[in-house]
Amino acid sequence: MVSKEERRINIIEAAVKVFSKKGFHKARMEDIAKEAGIGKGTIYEYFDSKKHLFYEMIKHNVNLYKDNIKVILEKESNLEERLLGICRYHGRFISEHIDMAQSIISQSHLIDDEMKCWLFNERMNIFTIFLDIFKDSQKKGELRKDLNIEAAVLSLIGTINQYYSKKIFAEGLSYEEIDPIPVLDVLLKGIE
Amino acid sequence: MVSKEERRINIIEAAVKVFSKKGFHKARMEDIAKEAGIGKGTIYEYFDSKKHLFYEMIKHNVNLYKDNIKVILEKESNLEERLLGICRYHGRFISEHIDMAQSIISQSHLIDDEMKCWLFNERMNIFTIFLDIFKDSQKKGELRKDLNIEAAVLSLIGTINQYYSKKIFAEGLSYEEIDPIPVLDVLLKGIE
Amino acid sequence: MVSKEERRINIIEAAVKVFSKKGFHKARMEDIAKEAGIGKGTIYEYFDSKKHLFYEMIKHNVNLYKDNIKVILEKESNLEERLLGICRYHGRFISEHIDMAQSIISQSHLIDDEMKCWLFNERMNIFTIFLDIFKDSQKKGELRKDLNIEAAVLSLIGTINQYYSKKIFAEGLSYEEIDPIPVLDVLLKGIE
Amino acid sequence: MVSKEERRINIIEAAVKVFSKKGFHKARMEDIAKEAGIGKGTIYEYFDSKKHLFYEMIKHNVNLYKDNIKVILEKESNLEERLLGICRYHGRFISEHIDMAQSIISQSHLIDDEMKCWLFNERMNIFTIFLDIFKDSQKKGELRKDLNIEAAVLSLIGTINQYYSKKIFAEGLSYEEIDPIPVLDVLLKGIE
DNA sequence: TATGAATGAGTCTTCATTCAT
DNA sequence: CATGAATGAAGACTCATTCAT
Repeated sequence: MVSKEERRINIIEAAVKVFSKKGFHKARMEDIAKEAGIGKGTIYEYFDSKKHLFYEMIKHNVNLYKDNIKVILEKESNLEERLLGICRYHGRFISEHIDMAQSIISQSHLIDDEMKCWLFNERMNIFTIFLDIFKDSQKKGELRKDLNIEAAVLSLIGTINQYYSKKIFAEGLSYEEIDPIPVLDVLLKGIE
Repeated sequence: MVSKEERRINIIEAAVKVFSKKGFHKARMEDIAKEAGIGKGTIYEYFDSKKHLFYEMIKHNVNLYKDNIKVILEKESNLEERLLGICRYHGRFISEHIDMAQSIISQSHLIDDEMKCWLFNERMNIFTIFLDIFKDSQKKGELRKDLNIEAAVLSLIGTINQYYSKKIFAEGLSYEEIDPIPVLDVLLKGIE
Repeated sequence: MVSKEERRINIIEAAVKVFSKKGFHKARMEDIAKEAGIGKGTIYEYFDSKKHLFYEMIKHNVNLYKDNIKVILEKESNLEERLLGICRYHGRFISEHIDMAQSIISQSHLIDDEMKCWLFNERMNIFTIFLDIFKDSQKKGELRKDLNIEAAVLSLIGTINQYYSKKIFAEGLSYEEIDPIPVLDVLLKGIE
Repeated sequence: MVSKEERRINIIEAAVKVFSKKGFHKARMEDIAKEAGIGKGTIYEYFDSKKHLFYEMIKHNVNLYKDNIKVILEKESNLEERLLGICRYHGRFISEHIDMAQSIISQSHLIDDEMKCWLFNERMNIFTIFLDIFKDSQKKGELRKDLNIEAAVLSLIGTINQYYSKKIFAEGLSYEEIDPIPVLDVLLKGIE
């Protein structure tokens, strides 16, 4: 016996696996059902369509990401510690949800206007969380006064993405094996 | 009358437009044919399949990107000028070929092992071009001695991607309107 | 608490509403259950399948129709009064059970051979009731001696159907508002 | 080699056969394709959907019916001859297109509002053609002055429907074997 | 060489029916 | 008895690809 909500999560988790492995179009509803250990039709008791399942999966994971980032930021007050935590979690998130991450990071043709709007707002939301942290740090003198905060946040996200992607997908490392120090070093001190 | 090669380029350019607008799966061969102003069947005189057309299109654009980056690097010898040129061209490339760029940057489920291998090599190739530039600059003293060159290159690519994506897609700017200075500032001086 | 038989009738009445509104194929068992205020599975305690429910519903209504026609015919002995009663009741029946009426009047692809046979017999039965009335009236001199009784009965049924259908569906009248006199006039006197 | 238009008619004729034999819902697109001697997908080159094919089929046949009725009415100027012609053609039409006829005569849940409107207008159109004939005849003195023309037309249509339906479906006659005289007799002289 | 009509494999989705609670 | 969550068979529809002209 599983509750309605458990079954929902159960399906979303199967969807994450199958969409991540095959991509939206190659993923068959039957595959997702099999992965969840249920019948094809059951998915439709919980989600209106393949597209809606995809949306709900993204929402679920974006919320997961946000919640975890918040926890990390609350645990630490020191900037370097915070960046370290973000690096590690973001890296782990990329390695586990690369397609999800792509959906968050990039535009998609699957996504209708309502969803696009929601995603846009969420990205802005995450962006703003980082922005606020950087503003605080700037006030506290942890960051130089003439720093363009916006560019800094975007550099943070972009650098982590590239660095962890390369280590995970090109070099085959697992996210625990990746040393975040070079990322922090470049970010903090620049290249000059 | 057009030559074989002109027609090929003609089809690839149509494919760029349609794949960029609709994504691989939503793009129909008929759409591409119409965009190229030819009949559906004609595409198959030049490309074996939709997938092959997609591959050839990526190759075409990756080569274009590489050629242009090389020209920029040859034109300038000063690091900051080079970074400025890369910023501008990369930004323009993103704005014109966002889906292409995603295909180059990210993994894709459409892509078979041979293609994956080719793409991987190309990415490494581009990565190496940047790496060599940074090594030279480090020797010349334009970069600090203790800099992790690899992290620096990945930060460069990641930061440009994020910054230009945000400006273009979230703020609706055209790539000419985007000021590359904040990107360079963060990259060169870091955030501290 | 309701008895087995009350629940059965309750379901049939819900079925009438839903089948009438949506047609056999568009009507969902869940809709019927909801209309009856019970659970989906409960219907299967009373009827073997959707098709059987449909059959039982038709039987119920055909019997209703026959019973009411008999009552009308017993109440009146004068031909014109009887025709008037038939007009009114048949018109009301059409307006309330148009899809039912169509099922009785026309062939249907839903209907298997046993049901077809039963329906055929019922139609013949109703036809015979009218036929007997007309024969009696012919004997009593209420109808001309050279009248083809069969054609007369079919004309009666066909004329009422057309006339009431037009008034109800094309002109939007309710069956009480429809004047049966023109129908009787044409039937009795012909057009010449 | 067949022209676009020939293929269209070809498909509609196959659709008439299959829809008539199986009804809308039981008819599979594959059946219709097979009947037309073509592939499933080809139908979609000519019709947007199953529903649209159904609509186009109805339109085709309604137009056929109207054209033939007009030819019959133009050929004869005498009322009885005209009624005879209508009887025979309408009977033949019923025997060949019973489901079509039902679609014209009855309401249907398949039919959307635009189509309903079109069908309604066509029915009114056919009704008006008959009405005009009767008005002319009334002027010429072929019909009694106090006749309700509307009721007369509806009686004509209804009586033919019932009579030919019974002869064809209950008694298994072919439409050529059916004697139209009893229908005309009842219609012209009434039952009294 | 270029075409586009024809094809049919592949998949989402619906919903009657079952059965464990 | 009553329920409704789970099921999976069935069918409409899409579109890459072929091939006769």
